[in-house]
Amino acid sequence: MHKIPKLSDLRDDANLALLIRQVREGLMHQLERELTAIGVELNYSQYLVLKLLAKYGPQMPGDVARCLEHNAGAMTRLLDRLEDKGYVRRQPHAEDRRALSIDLTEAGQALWKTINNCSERIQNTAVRDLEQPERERLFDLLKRVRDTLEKTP
Amino acid sequence: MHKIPKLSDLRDDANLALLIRQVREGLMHQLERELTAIGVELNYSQYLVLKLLAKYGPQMPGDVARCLEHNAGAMTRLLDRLEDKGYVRRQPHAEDRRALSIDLTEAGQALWKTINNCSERIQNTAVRDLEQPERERLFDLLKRVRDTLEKTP
DNA sequence: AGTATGTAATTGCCTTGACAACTATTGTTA
DNA sequence: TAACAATAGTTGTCAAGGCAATTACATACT
Repeated sequence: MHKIPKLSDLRDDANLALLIRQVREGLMHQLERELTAIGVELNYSQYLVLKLLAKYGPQMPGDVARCLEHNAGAMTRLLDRLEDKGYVRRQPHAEDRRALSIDLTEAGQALWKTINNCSERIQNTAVRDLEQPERERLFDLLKRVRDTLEKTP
Repeated sequence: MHKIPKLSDLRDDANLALLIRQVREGLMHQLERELTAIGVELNYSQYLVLKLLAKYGPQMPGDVARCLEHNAGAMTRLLDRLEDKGYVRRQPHAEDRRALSIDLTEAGQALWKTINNCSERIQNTAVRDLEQPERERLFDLLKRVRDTLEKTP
């Protein structure tokens, strides 16, 4: 008769994918908690879209999708929801009649003022226990891993 | 009249969440590509469950779920699929009649022999451009970020 | 023992997001 | 310029996975 080992408290810390997943979950959870705490109903992706529009001005959905590593179909529906909430507006694109130009409405800009530093705060929380040079190293290492994976196929 | 900046090739590399997402996507994509290449129909999570069972022996679904940072309901359905494919078996747990003991079938063990080094290979690919000490640093930094986020609430 | 509380797995419901098919427009090439 | 390919956005369909409610069993408390 053989004893089943207790797995519960075991952690496979040599597994990069798992580690990544845990960090991701942590970041998303934290941001969404913070947003709901101040009464804002946005998920991570929606937040990032607003951030992008606030930072870089009006954009085409496809570009936003690519930038956020998102599928185009997903972006359509994400924008539907942001539009429903009144934070975002679809407008015809000046130079390409297939395309759209998405921009923030007044409500969107107002909202942004109140949530503008959320993700920075979360990110700072996440790296709270790292020294500044360690933070830079983390980013550098992650970038290199990403780039390696990207050009692998 | 103001020019809309070209976003397409722009990369917000200061965004931890985005970077994490890109790495995650890369890892998952790579693994699933490799699996389908050898004719195995498994997604990342299913793969990890098999790995866990192969490595640590029979386990309770709940423990597997916790270990893989998964929801219990999701685990139920994930196991349904693995059971459909015949890789895994649910058996009554010896000491707790609420619980189950999941173990690999013969087919599951045979499969594992053929895919056993997949995730290691992917992971090695991912960190291919890092020196050994850099790899260790990456893991260390990620673990610390995860732990920080975990005890933040 | 008897009740309350906790835990294991399952299920229904829902959201997110991927993929592929489709339409409309643009760009390219013969 | 006519045909063809590429691109922008939308839509249907689907799988993954989270959450809450439920059922069955286990543990703790008194």
